[in-house]
Amino acid sequence: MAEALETAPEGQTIRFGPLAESLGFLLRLAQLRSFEDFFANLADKGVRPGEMSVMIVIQDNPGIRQGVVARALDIKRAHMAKMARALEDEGLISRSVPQDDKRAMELRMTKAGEARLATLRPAFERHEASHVSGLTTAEAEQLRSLLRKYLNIEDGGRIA
Amino acid sequence: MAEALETAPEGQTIRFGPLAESLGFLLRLAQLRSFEDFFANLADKGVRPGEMSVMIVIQDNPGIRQGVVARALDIKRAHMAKMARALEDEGLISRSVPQDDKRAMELRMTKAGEARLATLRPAFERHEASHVSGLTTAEAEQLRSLLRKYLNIEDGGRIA
DNA sequence: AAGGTTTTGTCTACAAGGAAACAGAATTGA
DNA sequence: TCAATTCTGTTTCCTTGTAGACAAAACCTT
Repeated sequence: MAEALETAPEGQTIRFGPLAESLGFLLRLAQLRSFEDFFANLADKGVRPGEMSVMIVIQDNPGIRQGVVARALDIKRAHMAKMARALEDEGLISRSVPQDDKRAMELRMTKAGEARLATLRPAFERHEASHVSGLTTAEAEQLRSLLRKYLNIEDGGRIA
Repeated sequence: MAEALETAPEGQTIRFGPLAESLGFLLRLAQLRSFEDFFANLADKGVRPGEMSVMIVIQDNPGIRQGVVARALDIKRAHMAKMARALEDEGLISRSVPQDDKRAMELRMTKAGEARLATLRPAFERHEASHVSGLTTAEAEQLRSLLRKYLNIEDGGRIA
């Protein structure tokens, strides 16, 4: 099997030109690289990044409404509806209609969901540690901090 | 019309929990935010981020092969084939088979393509400037630099 | 009250991107 | 030389996410 990790064979270099200065472009590439690592570490667990993040948010905000999760994670409501139903069908979350607003859907983790999340946690931690291996610890934290500032997320982990 | 920019109404905060420390999560959110700004600034121009980046790479690497572009930009070959043909149909790029490898496809910008890119450039610059407005100039450059390091892209704009 | 507006979740298309298989060309190895 | 393997682009099918319209509920605003 040949070495397949080279973006270009031999010493060939590619000029990115203005792209190398484009934050959007760098973000897209970085996000793809990160997700690649995510799948490498926990694809066999049958979970995808979106589901993982939704479950985490529900766990940390019991009874949160479906649309609020969607807005927080930048998931379209239509897509959120499918995901929520799927997670419910898997028995990982429960959905209930609050009395004070019969349109809404309140989400909570089930026992099975909590257990599932606990199972995934180690692989998730491993992933988080592994894909920043090219950066020093300080650089990684600085990168996260700058992204939080860019996104207007307070360092405490809330949104303003 | 009501103010619709709030992620959560009133002072309600959302706990992101471990997500706020997850680089992959932050990258996804940042990428979405960035693309949103891209579309806000140049959607009416009828161009999408992927096409833009492909055209820029072709312009800066005339005669580059299709698959090399795909690998550099992390676009799947199947998708690249569609994009390349679409750009060719629009008359923005030309595709030619080199004599030394009849499988390959060499890509070059056409005059029309160059002109198109020149037209887009101002809006693109505006976008690049606008969506980092929450950061200082130094912070923005630091963020780009850290992302380049994460991606293993040399600051000169080439890939190692 | 009561009519109009907004919000919430959902449904039905649809578009974008990915996986897998393919054909032809190039390369390798006996 | 010639068969087996690898590479390149393409096609087809499928999954994922998006846009837009919808119904019901809540909220205004007279």
